[in-house]
Amino acid sequence: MDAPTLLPQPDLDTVHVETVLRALADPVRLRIVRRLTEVEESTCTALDVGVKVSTVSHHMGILRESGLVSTRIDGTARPSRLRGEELRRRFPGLLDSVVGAAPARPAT
Amino acid sequence: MDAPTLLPQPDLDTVHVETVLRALADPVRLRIVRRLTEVEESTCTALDVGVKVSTVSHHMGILRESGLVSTRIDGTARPSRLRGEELRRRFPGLLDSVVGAAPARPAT
DNA sequence: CGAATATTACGACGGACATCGTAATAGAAG
DNA sequence: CTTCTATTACGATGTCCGTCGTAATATTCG
Repeated sequence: MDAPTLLPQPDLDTVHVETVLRALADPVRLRIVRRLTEVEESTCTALDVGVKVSTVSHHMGILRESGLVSTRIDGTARPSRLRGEELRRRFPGLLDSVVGAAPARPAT
Repeated sequence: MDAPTLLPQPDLDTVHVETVLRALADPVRLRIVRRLTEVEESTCTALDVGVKVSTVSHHMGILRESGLVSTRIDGTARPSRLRGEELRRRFPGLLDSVVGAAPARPAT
């Protein structure tokens, strides 16, 4: 009964595009994803995304269930990282186009 | 004062990625977008996406405001088409990766 | 063991939104 | 002009979801 070292996460082949899009559509979650392209791994408390830690945990759960991040169990900490390789194989071009999208020019 | 031949639509440079993702995240809207990659142009009534016409119109309005489709005024009809070229310039790789995404394998 | 810390579960609250039916508007057709 | 058709505006409704505070759980440390 070796304890799992990873939190349960879906097989990317079973994940719908809509699910991934929905996960990426939230500003906070997109900021988390972008952050994870820079730091490679981070815990909820370490991320500074402007919302309470319980909210960050909530979003991280959604990102995990949507197949975007993988969360490792390390004592009381749960460092997460992007599932970059797998995502690029399942949805070629999606992640990079979203993360690398040019910022919007101020409207009106 | 020549009447505008196009319904008002945003400059794509002012559109945020989150907005586009949110627009694409809805199943009905994604079906509309996919349909518009096949027929090039269509009205709300012509589209058969499984919801009432008033709902289709609602979704089409969101797609327009999000910068995804362009709607032309043709009598009482309002045929819409994908802003493919502009979208590919604004968000390289996004549209094609979403539209061309492989379907999800039945989970569990 | 007891204290401190990281994370999540839970409950609540407010706002956003998908859906529909109906009415209003506008052009086309007779 | 009258009728028909296409589209949208509007109002209503139920659901989903982002946010937070607090409590519970688990692990590390002294």
